[in-house]
Amino acid sequence: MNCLDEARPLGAHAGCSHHVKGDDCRLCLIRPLSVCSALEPDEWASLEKLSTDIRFEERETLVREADDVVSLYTITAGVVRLVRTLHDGRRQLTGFALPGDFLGLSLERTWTFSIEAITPVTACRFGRASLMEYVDQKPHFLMRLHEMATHELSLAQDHMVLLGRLTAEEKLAAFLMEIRRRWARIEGHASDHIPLPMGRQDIADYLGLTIETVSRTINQMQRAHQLVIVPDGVRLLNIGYFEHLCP
Amino acid sequence: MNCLDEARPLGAHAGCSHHVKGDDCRLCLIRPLSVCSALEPDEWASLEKLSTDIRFEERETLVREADDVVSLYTITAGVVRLVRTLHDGRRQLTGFALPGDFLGLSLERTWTFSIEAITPVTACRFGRASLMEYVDQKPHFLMRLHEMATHELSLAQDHMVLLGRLTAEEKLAAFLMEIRRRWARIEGHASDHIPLPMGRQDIADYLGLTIETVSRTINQMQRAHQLVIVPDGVRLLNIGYFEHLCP
DNA sequence: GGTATGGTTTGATCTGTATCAATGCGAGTC
DNA sequence: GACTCGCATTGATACAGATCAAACCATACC
Repeated sequence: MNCLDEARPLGAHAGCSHHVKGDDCRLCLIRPLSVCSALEPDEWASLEKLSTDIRFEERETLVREADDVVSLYTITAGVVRLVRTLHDGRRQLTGFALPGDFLGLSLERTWTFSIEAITPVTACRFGRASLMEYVDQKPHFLMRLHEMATHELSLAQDHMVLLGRLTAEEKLAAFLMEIRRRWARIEGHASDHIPLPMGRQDIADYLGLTIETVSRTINQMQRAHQLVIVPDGVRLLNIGYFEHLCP
Repeated sequence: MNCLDEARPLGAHAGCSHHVKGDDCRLCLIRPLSVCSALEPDEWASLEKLSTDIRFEERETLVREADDVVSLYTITAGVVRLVRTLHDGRRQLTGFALPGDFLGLSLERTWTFSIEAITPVTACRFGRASLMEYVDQKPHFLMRLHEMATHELSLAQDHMVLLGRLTAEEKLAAFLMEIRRRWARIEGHASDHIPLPMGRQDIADYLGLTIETVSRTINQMQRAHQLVIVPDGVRLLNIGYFEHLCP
């Protein structure tokens, strides 16, 4: 294999196979999952001219909260976290972006969150100005962006319910089922093996918990034989248990 | 005054003056705050043909979660709550909509939350199909919808931080400052008098707290001379205190 | 092999908020 | 004026999850 092995999110998972080779959209395996799915084959070429491949190392910051939006990104391999930080250091992750996810939906002037690479990441980068021009010419592309934005909004509301009303155990179950569903979409099939490239602290900051509570809850689930902790994530033993906890 | 006095959100507040009189967009005082601000005067007439005024009583349900989207609404007077309910009855409010707010940004097939009138409400109602057609013809209108949706998304992220990382006292302070800011935009000037047409339970369900904690926290603030509880809301005595608590 | 290093787990204890249970209080209504 | 009815407030107590502290365990590096 001559693709960027290090940029794979995890183990045998997506990433390598989805890497956009040599900026050629025709070879892009995450295209059907991405914003580009709104376009016709003859339009890929025009969009391709606006984009370049870019790579970020683990822990690298793609953009900082309040930065001017210069570029927008589609993640093609790896995982990033979207972070809001309070003055006193408290953090809330508003999401994780996986291969196929588009960052910069808002078309606004400045970023409202930081984006940080959890694993090595490859992305397809668009200049803001040129993409804005493209949007002006292709109303159906704008419609696709709008659909994606309102879908995000609906997911954000789901997450508000999680943060405001679920218990620690329910939060963890909902989180694992969410990540499972998202990997399934990328891989084309669901698996009980859930890779978790993010650390416990990231999970805690996503779920509004502390790292200790996340660790304790996952280990409780293991002791109750609902899952097994494996080096790169978890393996679910009893999907019914997790489904039952997702209200 | 011959306008719908009962439909005013509260006391001397907006609502009456913003009522859309006889379906005439030219007389609509909330237009500059609403989705219509994206349009030119000669376009108001074309949009007006798609819309009718409609009125809802206090406690009436405008739409139910999972209902098909038949109509979209701009609130012209009164206040509604956006509600997600879990199977076991736990509730999370994802927001309040005030005069000028548009409901149905997503253009999706079904609603992802219920909408319930907290006060008597008047709204400008659009048929989904006809508005979709309108959107197809006016890309700049779609752009305005998209901007509004991504702004909502940013506010949703703010609320995630609140739900996940703030204390009860900080949540209440942030809530009061949010409502203050939104009334200020509607009224054209900020006031220390914050009308709160929603009950304590609604505030609790918006902030991820219980009604008792909301009550206790507000009364603590009163005992600390930071605000006074008045019949229809609160009056802030020390804005600095509240600003300081908003991280 | 030894030993830093960064993250994870585990234990003991504390506390902010929930829960349970009255009580209070204003607006309607008879 | 008395009596609901639907909130809101207040008090006593419980507990989920936070906090503080230590041990554990890979991995990387000398």
